[in-house]
Amino acid sequence: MDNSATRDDPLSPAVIAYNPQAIEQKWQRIWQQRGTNHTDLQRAQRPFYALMMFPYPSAEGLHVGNLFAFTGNDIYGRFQRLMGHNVFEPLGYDAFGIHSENYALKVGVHPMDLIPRNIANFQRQLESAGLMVDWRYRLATTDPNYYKWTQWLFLQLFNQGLAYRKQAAVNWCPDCKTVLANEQVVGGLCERSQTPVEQRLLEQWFFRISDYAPRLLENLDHIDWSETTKTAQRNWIGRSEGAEIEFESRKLDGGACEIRVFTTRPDTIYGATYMVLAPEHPLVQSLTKPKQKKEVEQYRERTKKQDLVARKTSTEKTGVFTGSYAINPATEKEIPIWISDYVLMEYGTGAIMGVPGHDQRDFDFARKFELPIVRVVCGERENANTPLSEAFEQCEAGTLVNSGVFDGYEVEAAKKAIVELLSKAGSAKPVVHFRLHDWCISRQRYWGPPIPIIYCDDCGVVPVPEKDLPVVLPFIEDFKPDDSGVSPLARHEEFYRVACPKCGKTGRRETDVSDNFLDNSWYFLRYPSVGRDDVPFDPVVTKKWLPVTSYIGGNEHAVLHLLYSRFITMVLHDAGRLEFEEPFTRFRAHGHIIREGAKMSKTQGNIVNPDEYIENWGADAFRTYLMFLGPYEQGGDFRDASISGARRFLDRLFASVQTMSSEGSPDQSVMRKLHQTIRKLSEDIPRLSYNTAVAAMMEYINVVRKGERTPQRDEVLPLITLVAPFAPHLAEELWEQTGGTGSVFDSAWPSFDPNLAKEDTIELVVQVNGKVRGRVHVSPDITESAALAAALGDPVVAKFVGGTAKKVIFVPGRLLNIVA
RNA sequence: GCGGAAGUGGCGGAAUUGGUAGACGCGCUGGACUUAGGAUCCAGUGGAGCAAUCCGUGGGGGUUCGAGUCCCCCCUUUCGCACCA
Repeated sequence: MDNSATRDDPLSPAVIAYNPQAIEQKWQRIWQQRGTNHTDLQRAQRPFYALMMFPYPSAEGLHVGNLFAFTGNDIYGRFQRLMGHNVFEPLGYDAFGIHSENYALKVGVHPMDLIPRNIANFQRQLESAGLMVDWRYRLATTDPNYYKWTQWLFLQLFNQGLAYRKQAAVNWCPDCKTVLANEQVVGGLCERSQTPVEQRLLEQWFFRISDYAPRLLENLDHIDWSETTKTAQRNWIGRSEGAEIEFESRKLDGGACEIRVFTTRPDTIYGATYMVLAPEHPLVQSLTKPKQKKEVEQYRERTKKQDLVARKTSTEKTGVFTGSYAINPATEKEIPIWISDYVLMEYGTGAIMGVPGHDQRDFDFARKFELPIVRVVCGERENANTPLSEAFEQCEAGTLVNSGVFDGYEVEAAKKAIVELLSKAGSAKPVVHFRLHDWCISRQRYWGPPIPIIYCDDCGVVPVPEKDLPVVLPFIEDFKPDDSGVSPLARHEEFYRVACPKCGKTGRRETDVSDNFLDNSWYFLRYPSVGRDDVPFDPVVTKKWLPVTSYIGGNEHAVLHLLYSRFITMVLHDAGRLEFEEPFTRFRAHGHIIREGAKMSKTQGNIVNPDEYIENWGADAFRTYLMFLGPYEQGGDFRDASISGARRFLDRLFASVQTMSSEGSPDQSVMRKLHQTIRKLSEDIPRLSYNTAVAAMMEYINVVRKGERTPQRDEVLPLITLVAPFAPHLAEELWEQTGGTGSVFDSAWPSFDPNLAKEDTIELVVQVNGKVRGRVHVSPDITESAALAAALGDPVVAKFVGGTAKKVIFVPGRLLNIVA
């Protein structure tokens, strides 16, 4: 892709060819020598923290999707720098986790060898992309200097009572004899061996994120985030307002007991014809009659073994009767108590009232087991006896029927009235439930930070003292999980045998490692303090630089990473360690790149390796193309054939600078277009509308060169700064060639003059009955009557109007519509 | 099933509050320069029609002087979550 056209043709307008490879190498070297990308964190006057989600350093190397994401952030950061901010744009590596570990297992290389190799490769690729990253603050989550503080973070939660242990199910592959992550379970089968996956109960560490659910939800109203991301978080947190209602029952031993159910539809209680408990509900044993015992036991065994995924994908209802009954507090009738796996122990109270008339799942269950179905709500078209062929779930304009004293109540009023009545009897109370579960951070794996806990026979659970951190992850050859069901570290006595910090007797270290999401839940706090070994984050520098001014990343992290980061920030805020409780002031989700209509995947062989494109077209052209191929927040379609357009644009810009004249004076209409372009970019870049920003620059360069005219210096120079965020190397080169001093990024974004941008004549569209019939060139300030006169002067317009106009709609500066 | 996003030329995509549909780019057609062109430059390029003109933003209704944009119904694609009571 050399510009051989201009090679040795003296008549060619461009005498010197644009050689991106040479220019890019030159400026990357200069940037490094001069520290152009360094941010003085201490002295900065107008701090602007432009954060991008850091990559997982895969063995395949940098993905074009990574580069798309980073370039978008880089443009934003560089623009903010030109706007006078001190921009800090750090980048690092999220290098722990199952992803790396699985890959290491697959290729038979130890992660401790593999990861540094991958990081080196990423580093090379990222540097070639021309990002404005201050590499002095690079971090890797696998660095003991980093995960020391990840462990410290765990201890903070532990000390605040926000970390606790409980039994929880994990996916277990009986063939591979190992714990599987959810991503490794596909359709209920082990991804590798295709064996049905089972559940196993293990003691695991949890964080009480559910305590923070109300706050995590409420704060969403006050942060400037992509709406799509906020919606995803709201759904994930899943607030439901409803009531807990007690149903009386009798245990086998004759003792009374209350079963609490959660419902969002207390208005339908008269239609509750049965009750269902989760199979693992603690009351099941004491409620099961001897006759049903065998069947119940078998059912419980079966659902226990069944893996989580298969259980969730099947909609066919199963269940067994316990033999016991409960009293519906509204109807005072006995209703049978069943158990079924469609009721989840983790949500609500683990028990429901079955209202088959108004819940489709209950309806399916009642149909299958021939339980009575009663209508208690009807809409405008139904009455109390309208038969139900499916559950009637509609609430709006719903009226209660078959509901005793509540007949005729509207649904919403009935909800309130029924809960009120029952609560007087002490058998109901309004409650809010969240679907957000506590965060399980234990991993029975090797490639993560060991959880800093020691178990002592005498002292119990003892946190590792802060001075003993980090608990270093040892190098072990046999890092593969095995049939013991515990972490590989549990096979290494030299690791887990340790003196109890309290009493000194022999204790045993926790051998699980922590979740990868814990590593990346706080990395943005660390960047400005990289290099500080005495604190996780320095209070002074943190106060200055955080919360993050702008965060850009993929929406696949909308619920996990972004929610956990918010949670951790709140915890640290509550502990008095941070002044703010929301980590990211502004967040924007970028889109994803597909290739020629298809998702990029290794199996399809359509993965784009940025290296060859950067080599062929130059990083600047590649960056510009990536930003041009579609709206940044939506992603787009990567097509090889289209890169040439971006490159041609840069070629023309380069050529314009080589051939521009400083003798003549700039053309007024070109200068008008220039100011319109400045305005367009100043508006487009902050809202990440990069594709239209590039289009505007292309349009401008076409105007500058229209009909082979010689560009004037004043027409071209501002474009160098405008293009700088997109094509930083080329901009620096042209800046230098045209006599600029220092870096173009230490200059100022061109200012836009509204007077210069204003057109002196506009094309006014003339419509007759809403259809375009003509155009007149008039002053932008023309009055309605003058515009009408001008319009009627057009014979075509006059012809369509015929007689006189009935009505005229005039939109100043835009159009005139004559209704005839 | 629930939730999100999206359907516009041959293709990627523009159209910020309802106001010229198709900016910009790719591709394509013709031309210039050239030993050559897969370089560069110029002109053209939604469809139909000689033309006047008509038709055109997934489909069907509606509101409006005017709808890609707003409202109702439907279809398709795609990404999350999936028995959350």
